[in-house]
Amino acid sequence: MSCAVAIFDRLLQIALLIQDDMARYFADTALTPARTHLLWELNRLGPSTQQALATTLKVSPRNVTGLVDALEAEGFVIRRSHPRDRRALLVTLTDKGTQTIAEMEHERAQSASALIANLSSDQVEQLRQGLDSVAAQLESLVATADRKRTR
Amino acid sequence: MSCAVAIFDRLLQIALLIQDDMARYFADTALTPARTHLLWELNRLGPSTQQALATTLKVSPRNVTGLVDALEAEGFVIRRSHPRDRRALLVTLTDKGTQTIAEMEHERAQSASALIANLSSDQVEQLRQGLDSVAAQLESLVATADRKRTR
DNA sequence: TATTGTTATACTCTATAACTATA
DNA sequence: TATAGTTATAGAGTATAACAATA
Repeated sequence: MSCAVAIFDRLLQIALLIQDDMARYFADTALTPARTHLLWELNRLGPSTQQALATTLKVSPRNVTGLVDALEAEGFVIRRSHPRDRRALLVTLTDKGTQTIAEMEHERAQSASALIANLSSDQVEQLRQGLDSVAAQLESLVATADRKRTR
Repeated sequence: MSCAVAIFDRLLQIALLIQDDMARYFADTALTPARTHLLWELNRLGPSTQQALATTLKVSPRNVTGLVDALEAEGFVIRRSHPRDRRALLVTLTDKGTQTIAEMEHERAQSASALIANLSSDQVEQLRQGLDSVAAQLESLVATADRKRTR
């Protein structure tokens, strides 16, 4: 097997392991991966319309309705009416939601430092540069495929 | 944001991009990600019982029944009776299944070489070592969490 | 008694299409 | 006419529990 494929497969393996690790962050909450993702992006964006969330998460508006329904029922977010557009709703984190995200950010930081615990700062820098390059190449690969598909 | 968290988030981003890239491999087939995964593992294992597939994919036996139903309906696999255990079935790739996997392996090799196209062979070696270390750390992180959860 | 696979049931995540209220 | 969100419907992926056939 080529070295390139070995790196590709290793990245796949790491992707699965990261998912397993992150599942631990919300294991004790009523959250699921998709709901956690929405909560996370909502924290990053600030109060948002469901349209904006659908665009950010790259899912349908209908899907966002369901996710927000569940998050609202569990008290992580509330829907407020938009001050200037009476069609729209602003989804906003509650205190519980904000606190939950803060705990997850803390756990992510711990996982992240464990990740590189065995590497020298020089190796960490090399790794960061390598990953930057890989991400850039992958982005252009996927963008090219998208263009072909749209034609 | 710490350097460790930057690497963690970069790995997450790469995981998503790899998923997008791989979706392209079976875009023209009747396959979905879960069915493709089963097909891929089946190719790696050779003819297997559904129990073995459930264990490998870390999924319930009931789930495997559904995936194999769909793959059999589309002609990618067939169920054969097990020669020595009349309870069991051996799921086996058809010619169509084997050929589909071969094409996907070809595309993976192309993606993989594009991945590292901008790196020197020295940088590739550094990246490989960094990823090996990260994967090992992640595995022990997840294993520790599993032990705690089981207690 | 244990194991293999299936039927029954249910929940999450996702999509498209039709509809209402508002812009 | 277009946009924000919902109702209606459907399909994929997942799980547990009960059951039949076989080991």
